[in-house]
Amino acid sequence: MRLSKFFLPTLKEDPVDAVVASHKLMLRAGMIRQLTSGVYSYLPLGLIVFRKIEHIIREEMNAIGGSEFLLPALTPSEIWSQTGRIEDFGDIMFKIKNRDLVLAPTHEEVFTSIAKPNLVSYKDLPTMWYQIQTKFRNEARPRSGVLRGRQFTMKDAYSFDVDYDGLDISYNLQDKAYKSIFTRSGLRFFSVNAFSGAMGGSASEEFMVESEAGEDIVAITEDGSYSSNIEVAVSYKEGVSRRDSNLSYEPFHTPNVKSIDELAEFLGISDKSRLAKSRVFVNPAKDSDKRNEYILVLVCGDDEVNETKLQNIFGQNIRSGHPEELAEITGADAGSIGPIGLKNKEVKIIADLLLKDANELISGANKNDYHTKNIDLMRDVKNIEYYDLRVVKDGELTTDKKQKIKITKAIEVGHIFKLGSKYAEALHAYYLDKDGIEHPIVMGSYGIGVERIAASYIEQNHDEKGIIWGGEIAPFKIHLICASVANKDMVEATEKIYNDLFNGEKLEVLYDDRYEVRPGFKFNDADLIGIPIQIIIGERNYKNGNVEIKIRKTGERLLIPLDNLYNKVLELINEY
RNA sequence: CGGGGUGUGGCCCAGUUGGCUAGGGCACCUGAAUGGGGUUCAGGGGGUCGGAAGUUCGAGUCUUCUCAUCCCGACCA
Repeated sequence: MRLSKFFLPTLKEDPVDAVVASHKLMLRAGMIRQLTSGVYSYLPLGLIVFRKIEHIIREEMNAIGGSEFLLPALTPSEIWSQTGRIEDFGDIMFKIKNRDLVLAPTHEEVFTSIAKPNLVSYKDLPTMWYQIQTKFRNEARPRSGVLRGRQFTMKDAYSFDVDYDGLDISYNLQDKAYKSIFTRSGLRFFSVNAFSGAMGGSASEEFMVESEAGEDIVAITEDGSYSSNIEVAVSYKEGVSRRDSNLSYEPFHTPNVKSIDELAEFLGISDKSRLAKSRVFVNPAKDSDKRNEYILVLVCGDDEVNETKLQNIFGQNIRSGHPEELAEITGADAGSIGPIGLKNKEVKIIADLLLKDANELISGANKNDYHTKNIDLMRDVKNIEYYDLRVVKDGELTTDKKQKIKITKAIEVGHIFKLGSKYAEALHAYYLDKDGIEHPIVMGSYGIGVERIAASYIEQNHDEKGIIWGGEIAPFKIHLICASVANKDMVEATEKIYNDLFNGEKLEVLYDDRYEVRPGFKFNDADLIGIPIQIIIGERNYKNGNVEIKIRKTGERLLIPLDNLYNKVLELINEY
């Protein structure tokens, strides 16, 4: 490709609106332009990269027996009502004003509606369907360029099986394909256990790329033996011991003590594990004639309540109580709440496993500016239940005590999960088994963010000069530069190399044939857009029969005799 | 949705207590020189200062409203 004919608007300065490296570089390298918040135009260079990623995905999906579809983004509201997801999604869904249609944020409903009249016998199953298609989500806050947009490209796949054993097989095929896709895309990635409660599925795995630009928090170990989304992560930690005493609990005055830290300071102690932190949650009543369920959650003073774990226990609608509710339920404001002396006697009390049967605890007295000491959960709190409720912290050990856990940020590039029969039942997609008995189809759903792969790659592969492409997703393999345009012989020599040696497009050559652009400008553009191999033709070396090759990744410069150029380039292309 | 920031040629920005024809750098056009790490000189084009209303003799600057956009948080099947 001749640069003189290729639209590549590079920017010298960082656009002020971009914060993360991949966003800045995609803008500066002329890959994308923002149209409006969360919506991007894909320019030629960006499109080449996205297409290459799609090509890899397509190959890997086809390799596991996937059939490619292309479904519409415009969908009737009705099918979303049937599964109840028009309410579940709420504002996330873009709704068409002058027609009863919505822009699809995902495609379980549409795929299931195709499955319903067509997958009617056990003989039609299993099958795997996928598409690579534009998704629309009205994100409340788009951010970080294409990492979280309102319009983006997603590969979404769906498996249809007769039962859960079949689903396991389909799921494992996708898992394997995902690993190939991310490896071929050049990502350093890992997969984590993820939250799947709301979908009613039995398993869920997210594919993550460690990055400061990420929005997810994960717990991982150095050796990769454990990795989990913080939402569901568990660790080993010694529980709070039971002391051999039987002191009665009693309230005491703690003026202006609102937080655990203040309480520790007030008491002059550093170990906060016996200062039981209390938080009140509300599980809203499903029917208006029933009452809300109130839950008091106790964790150690130096721990935080993991709200996702709470959701797994009580359902997705659980929320923390409002200040007015707290006063009404407990009799005190946040900071003075505890398990003893609650105003509302029907509050369900649960505690983290670390507090199981612990005594000599201090917690709020449900009276402002008072706390209660010597609380014995076994003796004083009837019907208490224990669950794993805490957020795992950096530096803790895995449950087998063998590895240290690191808490880090990551970008989610893919998510696979076992759906089960939720959609099949809602849309009545049933098949008949050998005995003529009807069963709902068992489904799995598998997503990959195409642009997120590109952005994640750039997050992991860039330097102060620009992007460092490599492997299969590099937009071009070779960047050919004539550094001495004033010398006609050099221009001719470069043309000859482009046309004859590399046969034009065959080897994916980007040829900077711009006549009026000075060499320094070309070199900087080359480093910015980051094609792996730069070939520089200039008087200095050419008169000795040599051309220069610069490896973008290492910065290494090689002088290669012209007659050996082709072979050397082939060799380097395989390496970088 | 809550909090904070920013809107001035294509891009990055300056613009004093309200005051004359709104500036600079980059980019762009013309000419000349230059030609291996974002050249130099000369000339030139391009701006309803996000929008609306208001205060004032006078508004880029002050007030109110509004729109857009970015960041933090909440949210994210």
